[in-house]
Amino acid sequence: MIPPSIGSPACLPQELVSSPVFLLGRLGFEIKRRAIEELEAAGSSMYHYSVLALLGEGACSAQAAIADVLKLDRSQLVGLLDELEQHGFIERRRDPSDRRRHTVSLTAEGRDQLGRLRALVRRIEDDFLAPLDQQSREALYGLLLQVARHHDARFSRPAEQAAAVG
Amino acid sequence: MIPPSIGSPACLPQELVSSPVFLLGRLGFEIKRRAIEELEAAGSSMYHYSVLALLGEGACSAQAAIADVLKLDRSQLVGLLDELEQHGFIERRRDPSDRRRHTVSLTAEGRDQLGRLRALVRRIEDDFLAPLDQQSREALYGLLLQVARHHDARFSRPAEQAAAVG
DNA sequence: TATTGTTATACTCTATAACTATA
DNA sequence: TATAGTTATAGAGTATAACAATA
Repeated sequence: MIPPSIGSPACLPQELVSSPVFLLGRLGFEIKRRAIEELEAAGSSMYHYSVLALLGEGACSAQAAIADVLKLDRSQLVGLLDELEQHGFIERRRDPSDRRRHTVSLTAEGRDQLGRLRALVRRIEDDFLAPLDQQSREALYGLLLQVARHHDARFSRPAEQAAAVG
Repeated sequence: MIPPSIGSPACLPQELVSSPVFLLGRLGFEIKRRAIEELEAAGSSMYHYSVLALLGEGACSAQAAIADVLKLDRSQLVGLLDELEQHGFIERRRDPSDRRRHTVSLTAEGRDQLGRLRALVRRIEDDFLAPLDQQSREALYGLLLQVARHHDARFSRPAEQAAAVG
């Protein structure tokens, strides 16, 4: 009783499937969704991971700087740092030279947590890129990085321009 | 007076930059943001474009089917179709064989609008992928499609498996 | 007056749940 | 009773604005 033109179509419109933009948007959304889901199940979040990763490289410490690099709102960062501090992963201390500022630093436990989250994210990544072999993954990464650098200078590595990928 | 360890760091943590997942998430978000922004400035939206593109290929007509393919909520689709109908881009008619259903179809004006939006999206795409030459774009597209197909069967083309990319 | 971190508020999406009319 | 479309409601997430302490 179902006419062929009605009913659930088999696939997405070819016009959208053939668009790199549409594909990129969908995949970006999906990988983000997965990461959020799995990190939340582990009692953490992508935001936590980003902040810990940043502090792990010792790049910056003032809250405003952290917010700028990660493109977060300062007021949003406050809540994140509260949570990380409650778990004992970071410390906030007043900067003696400018008492308005808070110096944020990673604790030993924070470093451990960073290691756990890093492993988890690597696994998520590995699952997501499952259909690609190592060579294809590197090719994909290289192409994405070219595009990212073109739009956002912060993706450029200042010194080690020719370092290995993974 | 600014100590070197404070202040705004030059770039993102290497750990995040070297992660395909992070990169994919960022780029997907950014391209989506641009598309939303530019289509909105043109009085339309990515949702409108998706619906028109789907109808343009004549694949389906019942609202529930449209919602399923585009992964939209049925209640969300109602508002979108309202807008498209107000602009005269689509028509809703009751299906005589099942008066609960609405048969949605593209008008001549809708087809014109689809053409305009298609051109706009192509331009956005072209700008976004500017740093890549044609060969790199095709390589990127191929890799993204492999991943997309692995996670969502609707990205598979039923017949023309070996068709051209762009 | 300007800036840092903070708190409070408003707004936009989206997801869920109820409602109607048909089957 | 179940389903298609619709409407109404609630929640999460995010952006904006006000605030207190310090420069």
